[in-house]
Amino acid sequence: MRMNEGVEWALHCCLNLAWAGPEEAVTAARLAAFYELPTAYLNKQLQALAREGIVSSTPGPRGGFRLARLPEEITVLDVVTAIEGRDPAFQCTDIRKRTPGHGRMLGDDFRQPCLVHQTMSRADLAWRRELAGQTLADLKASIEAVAPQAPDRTRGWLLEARA
Amino acid sequence: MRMNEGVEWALHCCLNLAWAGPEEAVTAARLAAFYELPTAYLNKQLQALAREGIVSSTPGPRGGFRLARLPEEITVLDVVTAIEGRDPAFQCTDIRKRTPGHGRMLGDDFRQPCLVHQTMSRADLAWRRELAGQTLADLKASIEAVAPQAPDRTRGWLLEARA
DNA sequence: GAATAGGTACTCGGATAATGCCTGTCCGAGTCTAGTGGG
DNA sequence: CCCACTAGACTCGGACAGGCATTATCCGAGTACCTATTC
Repeated sequence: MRMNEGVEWALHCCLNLAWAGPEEAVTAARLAAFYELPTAYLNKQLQALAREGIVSSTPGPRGGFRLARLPEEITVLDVVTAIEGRDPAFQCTDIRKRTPGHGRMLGDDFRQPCLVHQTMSRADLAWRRELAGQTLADLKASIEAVAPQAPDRTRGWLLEARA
Repeated sequence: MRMNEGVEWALHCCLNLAWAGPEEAVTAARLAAFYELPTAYLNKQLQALAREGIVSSTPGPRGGFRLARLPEEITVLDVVTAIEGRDPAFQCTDIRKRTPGHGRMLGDDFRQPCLVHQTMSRADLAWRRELAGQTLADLKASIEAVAPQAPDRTRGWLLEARA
């Protein structure tokens, strides 16, 4: 079980977009150059964020991406699910129903949900709750506490190519 | 991010082994037949459980697998990590260190751990804590509460081929 | 009749292919800008 | 001098290959059991 690498990229890029501010759009190429990432592939991840309404994209010259909402309104879970999709990691195939020969021997009526499935779902829920409890603004503030120059310098570097 | 299918198999098989009892070993073929699973591949998963000391294997005639410990001493997390491995889902590649040109512009000293990484780790920890909080005995008891015949009938079916 | 040696069948165990998803790349549609020509 | 048109360049967007992990499979090593032979 390995999470997509794009999740890490997306989180860092969202932070950078937050620092860049909503006035100017930042191109995928510029964001990619910041971390030496493959441009086209990062663009793909940004498109996923756009589909989920986390960032907004504008085409053409002086186009690019910017945050579609305030950092306070974007949770880390939002970003993760935008990249990873909504499906939970554990997918119950209900193998208890595939009992040949002995049929429903177990006396288990299948209206009840699978208890293994329930256990895994609880864990998944705890994971999501933790991620949903932290917004981009929280993360941003934590970083600014240890690196006060980060906002200005990042914004400066991202927009320095602009007129 | 999709979890290995083998996790579901392993959990159900561990439950079945718990019902079979530690006296008689159950072969991989018999366990696979119970749910119509591919025998050889299930065997692979059982080997992973054996390596982690969750089940013990005995070769030869009348051989097979049995639980190596009491169900109270086996957590759901043990089974999951045996199949999935110990690595957390999110692997931080520390892309903040790959900032060409602008160097360590951010003023972030890299002795501090990456805060994105920390957030994801907290979520992973919450997930693990939830899974570690439930033992095979708990799960077994929950199922027996809704399906009282399950223990006897499962044990009977698994061992009926024996002398 | 009992014990032992050999053979046989059965089981796990690790090494070996096939499949599907993630990673990475490319080119086309749309849009804004800037330059140019005419009124 | 001002406006409109046109050409160009830039950006996102989705469609198209490559690599690696997961899925699936096979055959060999080892073990217990059963049988036959001998004392």
